[in-house]
Formats: sequence, C-alpha cells, structure tokens
Amino acid sequence: MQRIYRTKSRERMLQFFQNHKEKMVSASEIHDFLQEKDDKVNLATIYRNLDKMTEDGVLIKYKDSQEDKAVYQYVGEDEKCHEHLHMQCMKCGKVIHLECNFMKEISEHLLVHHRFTLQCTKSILYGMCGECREEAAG
Amino acid sequence: MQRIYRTKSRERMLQFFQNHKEKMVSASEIHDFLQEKDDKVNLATIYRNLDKMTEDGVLIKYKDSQEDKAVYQYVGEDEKCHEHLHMQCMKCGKVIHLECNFMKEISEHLLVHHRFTLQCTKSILYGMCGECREEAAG
DNA sequence: GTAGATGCAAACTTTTTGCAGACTG
DNA sequence: CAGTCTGCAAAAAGTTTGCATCTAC
Repeated sequence: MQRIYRTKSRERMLQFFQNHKEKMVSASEIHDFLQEKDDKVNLATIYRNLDKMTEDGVLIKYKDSQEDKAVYQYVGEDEKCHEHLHMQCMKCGKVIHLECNFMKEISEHLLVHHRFTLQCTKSILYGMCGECREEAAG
Repeated sequence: MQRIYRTKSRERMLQFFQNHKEKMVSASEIHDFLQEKDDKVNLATIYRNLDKMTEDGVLIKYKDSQEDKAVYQYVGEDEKCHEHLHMQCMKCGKVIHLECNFMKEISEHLLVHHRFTLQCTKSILYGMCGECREEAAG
C-alpha cells in the first residue's frame, strides 16, 4: 500500500490550491508561484504531486481546449464536485459550478434520450461569464 | 485575402474526414492513414492543413482530456454542428450529437440562471455510450 | 531503517517554424 | 508569374523518467 508523506512541497502546493479555488492552474503557473528564493519546488516534483493529488481525487485535471497544457482544479474533499459540471469562462478563466437541480435533468436527459452516461469530472463547458460578456458588449 | 489552393494533400485529408464523420481523429492518425507508398503526406503539412480547415469551420478542434494530443472532428458545411454539444464515449470514441430540443433548454438555463454564454464548438461532454455500457455491465 | 519524495538532467511527445523548392491558378 | 503549399530538419513547449540523494515516519 502506497503511503503518502507530509512534505514541504506538497504542503505548499495544497496551500496554493486552497487559496485559488476559483481558478484552474497549470503546472508551470504553480511552479512560477512557488519561487521563493531558498524554497523552490522543482517542476518534475510538481508534476508528480499533481498526478498523485489527481488520483486521490483532491484535484480534477483538464486539458484546456485552447492551450496545450493541462490545468488542475482544486475540489478537496468535496465530493459534490464530482457530481456536477463545471463551466469555464474563456476570457477570465473563472470556474462556475453547475450546482443546481438542472444538473440532474441534464444527466437524465442524456441517459434516457441518448443512452449516454455523463462523467462530470472529465467534461467542461466553455463559454463566457456574465461579467466578461457585459465588458465585451461595452 | 488568403486564397486556398486545391492540392493533393488537402483533397486526401478531406476525403479521409468525410469517410470518418463519426470519429475524432488526431494528426498522427491521419498521418498513419495517408501512407500509401509514393503518396505520403508530411506531418507538418497535415498540421498546417488541420489549422486552416479549423479556421474555415470545416473541422472542430478539441483537446482530448485523456490524451495529450488534439483531435479533430469533421463538420463540413454543416452549420448545425456549431449550435449543439457533442458527447464522446471515452471507451469507443464515438461521437454523439446532442441535436434535439433539449439543447435549447441547456443554453437558456446556463444563460438565465448562471449568466453563462455557452460556446458549443469548444465544449465536449465525456462519458460512456449505451453499447459500451451494456458491454461493460456484462 | 525503509518506503517514499526530491532535484537534476536527459528523454519523449506533440506541435510549430524556417527555408528552399514545387505547385496552383 | 505571384502567391501558396510542401517536405525536411530543427526547434519549441509540455510532460515524463532514471538515478542518486535526501526526508518522513
């Protein structure tokens, strides 16, 4: 059985994620952020920890449809996040949780009418949030 | 204005896509397929043509959330495909078009209740199709 | 003490780019 | 002929891996 040690790198990464719950971040963004002079965390280490946290269900991993790097979202112990879809604004990057009764309707419709079993943690809806839309409209 | 020439590479790529409308294919898959002895198409050429076809709206480009390569789906002149979501089976890779009245409900709910303007061609729902599900259940 | 974690450098994969030559209209 | 397209090789960019060393428990 694989034990998990409580290390400085992992603590700092977790702390970063908990302070940025509304964002999806990439490995290099975390790397850039964790660059205090005598406390740098190696990029390979970051990738290894991201993988483990994703396996543990603490993070959700997505491939950004625009960019070519993977991004990670913190969901912590919160099991709910595995049962609803997430929307991301393509302009500001903000994540919106589709956490309402309509979520159930979507799942059911897909299953009943299209025989499709939706897997929420793999899917992400892209578009534009209200604020960015107003801003764009001027 | 950028003119588009009718070349052998592009013809062969288009032909491949039209014969595989139900699939999402990657650059290397097309490359492997177009390997007739004296008629190979260079991978760089394939990437350049994929980019152009995507700009023209003939293809839709996605990043597979599982793999690390981009995949492309043929939609041709069919404008409808830009107005509904697509579901992909994570097991067999088949693409299902969410082409029904419920699509409108989804868009409206996201806009009205979450102020989110959905962009269908960027989004994709992952899960499992009916056949694969039955097969998995045994 | 031992399993697990880290840093470093090198390897790997996918995608992009520069350039010279070939093709399309 | 001019503007595009192509192949080739080299370069990016993101991610993974091998190995020696270090750390947590």
